[in-house]
Amino acid sequence: MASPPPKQTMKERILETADKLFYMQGIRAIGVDTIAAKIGISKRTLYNHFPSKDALIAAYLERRFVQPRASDKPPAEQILATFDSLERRFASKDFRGCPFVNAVAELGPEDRSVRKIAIAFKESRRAWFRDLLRELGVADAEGLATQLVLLVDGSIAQDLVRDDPAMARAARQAAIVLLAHAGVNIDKSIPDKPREAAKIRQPDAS
Amino acid sequence: MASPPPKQTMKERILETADKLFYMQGIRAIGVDTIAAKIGISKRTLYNHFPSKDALIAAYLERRFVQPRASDKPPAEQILATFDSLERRFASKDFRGCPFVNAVAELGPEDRSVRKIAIAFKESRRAWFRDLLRELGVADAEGLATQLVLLVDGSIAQDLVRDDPAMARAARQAAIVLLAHAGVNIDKSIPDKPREAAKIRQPDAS
DNA sequence: GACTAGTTACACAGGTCTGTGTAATCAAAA
DNA sequence: TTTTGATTACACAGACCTGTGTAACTAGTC
Repeated sequence: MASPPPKQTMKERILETADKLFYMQGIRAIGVDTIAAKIGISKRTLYNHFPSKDALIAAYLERRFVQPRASDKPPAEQILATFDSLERRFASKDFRGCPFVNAVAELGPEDRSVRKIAIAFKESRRAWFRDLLRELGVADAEGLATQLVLLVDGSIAQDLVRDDPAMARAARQAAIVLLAHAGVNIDKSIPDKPREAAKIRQPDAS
Repeated sequence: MASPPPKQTMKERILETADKLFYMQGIRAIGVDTIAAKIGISKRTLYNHFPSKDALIAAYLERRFVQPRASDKPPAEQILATFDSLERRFASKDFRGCPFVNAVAELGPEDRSVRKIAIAFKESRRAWFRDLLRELGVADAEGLATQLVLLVDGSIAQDLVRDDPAMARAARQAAIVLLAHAGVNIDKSIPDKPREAAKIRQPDAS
C-alpha cells in the first residue's frame, strides 16, 4: 500500500488521495480518517498539513481548477474537440460529473468559498470558448460561448445520471448547428464523423 | 408552528416537510430528527410511516416526479415556454437545481434506487420534447429532443452555481436556433422578446 | 365504559464524524 | 552527539446520526 518512491511532498500525497476519494464517493461521504488510512499516515499528520476538512476541500477544488492549455489548432477544431474529449471521459468508469457542480450540489450554494471557486471555474471555461469564437469573428461571441457551456454542462449532468457517452455526441451536433448559424465555417477536414445518428441508450429496464 | 388545519394525512405532512428540507439543504445534511422537529411530531411517528430514511428519500423523489400536464397550446410554444418557466424558477430564491441530479451527485450513482428514478425522470422529459417535435414533423425528433434536454440541464447546472436567470434565456435562444435548423417555423406570434442580448452576470467580485 | 389505533416522551444502543492532546519514535541536520 | 522537526499511535471529547424499545397518553369507535 505504501508507495515505495514517495518523491512527492506529503501535502501532495494527501491532496491526490483526497481528490480520488472526494470525487469518486462524495465530499460528505468521505471522512478524514478514511483519507489518512488510504495513504497509510496518521490523522494527526493530515491535520498538520491542513487545518480543517474545509481547508482540504478548498484545496481539492483549487487543484481541480486547471486552465485549458493553449493550442495551435484552429479554433473551431478546438471547440469541437472539447466534445470529443467529453465523450472519451464519459466512457471512462472514473468519470462522475463535474466536481464543482457536485460540490455545490452537495455542500449547498450557501457555502461561499466552494461556490466562489465553482463560479470561477465555470466562467473560465466560458471565457475560453468566447476567446476562440472571437478569433473566428463571431459577432455575439459572449452569447454563443454561454450557449456552448450550457451544452457542456448539460451533457455532463445527463451523463452523470444516464452514464451515456452519446450525450457528448448530441452536444457536439448541437454545437455544430449553433456554430454554423453564427457563420462559422466548419472545416470539412474535421470529419463530422458520420457515426450512427446519436442513438441514445434506453433507460435500464433492470 | 403547528398548522391549525392539518387536513392532510400525516404521511403527506411528513413528505412535504422532508421535501422542503431535503431539497433546500441536501439529503445528507438533514437528519430525521430535524424533519420530525420541524413538523412538531416525534421521531417515532415518522418511523411509523416510513421504515427508514432511505424509504423517505425514495418517496421524496417519487413525489417530485410529476409528469408535465398536457396542453392545447401549439407544440413550438410549449417547448419554448419550458425555458420561460425555467427563467422564472431561476429567479426564485427557492430554486436549488434539479433534485434528481442533486440526489445522484450527493448519494452517488452507485445508489441504484435513486439513480433509477433520476433516469426515469430525465427520460420522461426527453420523451415529452420528442413527442412535441414529432407533432411538428421534425425528422430526427429523438436527436433534437436530446439536444433540448441538454440545454435544460445545462442551464440548471449553470444557474445552480451562478444563480443567474440569464442562463435560461441563453438556453432559449439556442433552442430557437436548433428548432429553426430542424425546419420548425417559430410562430411570429411568439415574441422573441427582443430583450437586451442575454447579458450574463459577471462573477461576484466579493 | 371499553377497546383500538395512533401518537408522544424519552432513553438508549451503536455507529459515524471532526478535531485535539500527549508522549513516544525516527531521521536528518548541526 | 545533540537538537530539531515531522511523524506515529492512541485515546478522547463532543457532536451528530439512524433506528429501536417502552410505557403512557389521547382520540375516536363500538
